Amino acid sequence: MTWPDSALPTTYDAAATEATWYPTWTEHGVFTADPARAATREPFVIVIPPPNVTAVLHMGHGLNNTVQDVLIRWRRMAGDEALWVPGTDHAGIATQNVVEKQLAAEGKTRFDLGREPFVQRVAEFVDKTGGEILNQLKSIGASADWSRTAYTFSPELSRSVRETFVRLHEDGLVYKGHRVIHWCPRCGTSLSDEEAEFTDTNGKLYHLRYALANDASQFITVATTRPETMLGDVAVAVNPDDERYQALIGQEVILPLNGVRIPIVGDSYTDPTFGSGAVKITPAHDANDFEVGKRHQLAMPVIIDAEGFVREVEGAAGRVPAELSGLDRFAARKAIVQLLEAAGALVKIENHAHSVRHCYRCDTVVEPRLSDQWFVKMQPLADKALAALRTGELRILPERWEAVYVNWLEGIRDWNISRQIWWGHRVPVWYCESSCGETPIVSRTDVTQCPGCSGSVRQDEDVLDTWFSSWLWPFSTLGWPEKTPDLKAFYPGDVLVTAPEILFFWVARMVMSGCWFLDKAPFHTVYLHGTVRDMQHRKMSKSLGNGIDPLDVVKLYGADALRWTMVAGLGLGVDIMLDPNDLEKSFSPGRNFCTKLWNIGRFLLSRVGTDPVAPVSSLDRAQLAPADRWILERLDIAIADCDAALGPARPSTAEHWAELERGRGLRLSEYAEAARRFVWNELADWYLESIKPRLAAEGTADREVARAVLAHAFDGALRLLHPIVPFITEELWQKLPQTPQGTFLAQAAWPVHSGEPAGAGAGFEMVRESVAAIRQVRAEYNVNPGAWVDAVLVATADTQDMLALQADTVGSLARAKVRVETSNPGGAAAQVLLSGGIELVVPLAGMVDLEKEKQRLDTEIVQLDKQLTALDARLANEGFVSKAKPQVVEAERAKATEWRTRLTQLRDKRTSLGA
RNA sequence: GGGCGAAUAGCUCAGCUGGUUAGAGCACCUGUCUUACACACAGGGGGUCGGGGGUUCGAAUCCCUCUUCGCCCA
Repeated sequence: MTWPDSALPTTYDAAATEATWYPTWTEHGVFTADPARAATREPFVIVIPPPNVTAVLHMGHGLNNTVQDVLIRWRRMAGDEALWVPGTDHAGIATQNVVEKQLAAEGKTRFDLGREPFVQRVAEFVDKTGGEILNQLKSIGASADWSRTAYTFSPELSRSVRETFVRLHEDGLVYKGHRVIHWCPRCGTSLSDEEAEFTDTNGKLYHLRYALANDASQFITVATTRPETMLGDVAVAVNPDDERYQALIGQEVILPLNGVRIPIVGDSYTDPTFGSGAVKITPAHDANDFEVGKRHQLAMPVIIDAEGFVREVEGAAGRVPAELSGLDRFAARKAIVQLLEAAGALVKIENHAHSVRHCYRCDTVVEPRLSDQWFVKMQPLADKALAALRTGELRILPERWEAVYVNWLEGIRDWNISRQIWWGHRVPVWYCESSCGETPIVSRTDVTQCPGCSGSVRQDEDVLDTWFSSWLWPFSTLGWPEKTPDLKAFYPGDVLVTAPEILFFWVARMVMSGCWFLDKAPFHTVYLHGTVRDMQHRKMSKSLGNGIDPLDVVKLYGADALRWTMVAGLGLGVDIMLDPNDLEKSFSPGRNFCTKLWNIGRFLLSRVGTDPVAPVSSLDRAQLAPADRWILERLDIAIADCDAALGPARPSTAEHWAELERGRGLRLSEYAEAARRFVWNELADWYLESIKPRLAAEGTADREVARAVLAHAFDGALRLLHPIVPFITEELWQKLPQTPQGTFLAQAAWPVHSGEPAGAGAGFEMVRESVAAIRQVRAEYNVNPGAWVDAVLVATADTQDMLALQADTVGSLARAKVRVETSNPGGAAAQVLLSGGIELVVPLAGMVDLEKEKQRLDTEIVQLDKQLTALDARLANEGFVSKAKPQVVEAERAKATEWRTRLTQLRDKRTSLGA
C-alpha cells in the first residue's frame, strides 16, 4: 500500500520553528509568573546571573542560561509557579572602560568631559546598545519573565543599594578606613581583594644592602621583588628571635640614593628563612608593611602616585631624587636598580617565581596604595552565611565547593566597596563644606544642606563596587525594600546557577545579604557548572580567539541542537569541551538528535494520522500487545530515571536539606541520557519498528491500539525532552492527534508514572533477544541483508504461548520466517541458547559452516567455564559465605545455578556437532 | 607555600554508600540508500580502571604513597 505524505517537511527547519514559537509563547504569557498563583502552586524561582549590560553572548552565557532554562521549564511543567528573573548588571569598571576607550579614540579622557557629561555619555551608550544580550538569550530559547527585566542601575535597584548602605551603616558595619588597598593605576580606582587576581610570574628577587648609620662599613641586606619602593622605606624589619640580627635592632641604616635614615625594628612578621631574613618596610605601598608600620608608629611616605608614577606624593619630601621623579613605576625599577648597582648597594639578583596581582578588568599590575576607602565589616554577615550552609538551609553542588565556600567565609576580610570611578551608584554620604563640626551625613535621600549649620554640602566622590548592587539581586529585583507581592511570593528563591569563578564575588555575598536583610538565604541550592573549553582544554576567551558564537551555532544547527549538545555533555561540575574549529563535529550530536526526533514525528504523523486516538488509560488491557506493555513500562522507567536525575527540586521536608538528599539531583546529562535512550533506543529502534505491520492493518482494532500507544509514548517523550529542546518538541507536540487545541507543551504537565506493573514488558524482551540473536547469526554468516531466512524458536512449556504470539513480530524485525516448536529439529543449523531455556535454530540451508559453529560454541564454553569456575571458588570460600551479606551470597548462588545449566546445554550442543 | 579535584576504551565522560561478565556517546572496522531517518540502520573490535603498597572473603570503588594534570586561595 502507499502511505499518505507526511504532514511534515522532510527536514526540520529550526529557524522557522524558533521564529514561530518564541513569540507565540511570550504573547500568551507562558513565561510570566503571577504572585497571586503562588498561593496555590509552589513557587520556583531562579534569578539570572546578570550579564554585563554591554556584554555580547558567548558560550559561557549559552551554557549558563541553558541550564537555567532547563530547570525553569522542568518546574513550570511540573506545576510550579516558575519565575526566572532576567536582567543586566551596569558593570561599573567594565562599562566605564568601554566608553573610556571610545573617548581615547577621539583623543579625549573622561576628565576632559567632566563627571556629569561623562556619566551622561555612558548612560546614553547603555541605553542605545546595552541589554542586547537579553535579546540574544531569547534566540537560544530562554524562558525568562521579561516583564520583570531588571537592571542594577535602575532607579528601583538604586534605591535598594542606598537602603543597604544606610542600613549597614546604622548597623555599624560600614566604615571609612585608611589603609593600603589594591589600586589599579590604569582604571584609576581601588579594587576589592577578589578583584585583584593572582598571576604566577617569573620575577626577580633583588638583594639590596643598606649601610649602618653609625658604621658605614657594615651593611644589612634586604631582599625585595619591588626595588622601586625603597625610596619609601621607613624601616628594616628583622625577626626578634633571629640571632643574626638581634644586636642591630634599634640601630639605624641609611637608604641609598636618597640618604634617609631609617631604623631597624624587630617584628615577628619577618620570616627569617626568606631571603636574607631582613625585609624593607614600605608602609604606603604594601599591605603587610602597612601593618608593621602601624605597630611601630612609623611614617608612611607615599612615593608612587595614582597613575603609577614615582614622585613625592605625600609625606615624602626629599625622598625621590630629581632624576627619578616622574618615571613610570616599571621604568623607575630599572633606573633604581642601575643606580643601586652603581652605588654598590646591589648585592645580587635572583630569579624568583611569585604571584603578582592584576586588575581583573584590565589586567594591569595592581599597585598597593594607602588611601581612604569605605569598607563593610564582613564578619557578622559571614557568620550568618556559614550558618545557612551548616544548617542545611543552603547546599552547593558539586558538594566539594562547600569546603571552598566555608574556607573563604571563615577567613573573611572586610570588603572595600568604594571605587574611584564615575559609573556607578554614588556613595550616599555628604560632608558639610563649612567646618560646623557635623560628621559625615549618611542618608537615604539626597542631602542639599547641612543639618548642622544649613550650609552647603558636597557628596562623597566615590561610587560603590558593582558587586555592592549585584549582591542584592535576589531581592532587589523583587522590589525590596518595599514589601511587594513579588517579594512575598518569590523570596527566597530556589536555585542559583553559575560558574565557580564568582562564588566569592557574588554567590557568597548574596547569601550574606539575604541572610542579613531578609533572614533567609536567597536560594536553597547553588549549582556550579563547569567551564566551556576548547579541545586543548583552554578556556574560551576573546583574547585567545578560541570562542564559539552561540548565535552561529543557532544559525547553522538550531537552538535545540546547541542546547542538546551542551546539556548532554554536562556532567555535574564537569567542564565542557567544544571545538571552535569544527562546529560540525561539536554540535552534530544535537543536530542528529533533533533530526531523529523529527523523523519519528514524520513517521508517526504519516502512519497514525490526525484522526483522534484513544487515551491509553481507556484501552482494554487485554488488547495490549506485549510490545505495547513493554513500551509503556519503558516510559514509566524513563520518567522515573529523569525524575531521579533532576530532583528533588527543593528540600522535601521543612526548609532544610536532609543529609540523604543533600547531594542529589541536577544531573542534567543523566536526565538527557535517560530521555534519549527512551525515545531513540526504545521507542524508535524497537517499538516503532515492531508495530509497523499493525499500523498497516487498516480498520482493525489492533491498529487503533498501536496508534494510541505510539501517540501516547511519543507524547511522553516530548514532555520529557521539552526542557532541553523546547522548540522542536513544541512543534511536534502541536501536531499530535491528541493534543488539545490552544495549549502549549511549554505549559503541559510533566509526565507521571502510568501505573504499568513492573515486568509488564517481559514478553517483548523475548522478542528483542530473539531478534538480536537472529541478526547476529545473519551477520556472522554474511546473509544478504535483503534475504529472508528460516528460524525456529524451541520453546519451553512456560514460554510456548508467548513465543507463538510473537513469532511474526520476531520475523518481521529479523527478516526471518519464524516457527515455534517444542523440540529441536536438529540438522545443520546455527544454534544459539537464549535465556529462559529457549533455543534458537537457524537452518541456513547449505550455508552452515560446522567448523564455525563449533568454534563459536567452544569460545562461549571456555569463557563461561572460566567465569563459573571463579564463581564456584568464591562460593566455596568460607570467608565469603560467612561474611558477605546473605542477599549477595544468595544472588551468587542463583547465578551459579543458571550458568551451570547453560554450560551443560552448551556442552550437549557441542557434543552433538561431533569432534 | 596551603587547600581541593582529576587520572577508567583513540576522545569526552558514567560507574553514588566495596560484590556488574567494567558501561555510554563520539571515533574506528564490516555490511546496508530495508518507502521516518545514511544527520540513519544492523553487526563488530577495543580497557591488566595512572604506578606501588595496604585494608578486606572480595577493591575501578576504602586507606597510604608516588607521578602527572587542573582549579582555588595566600
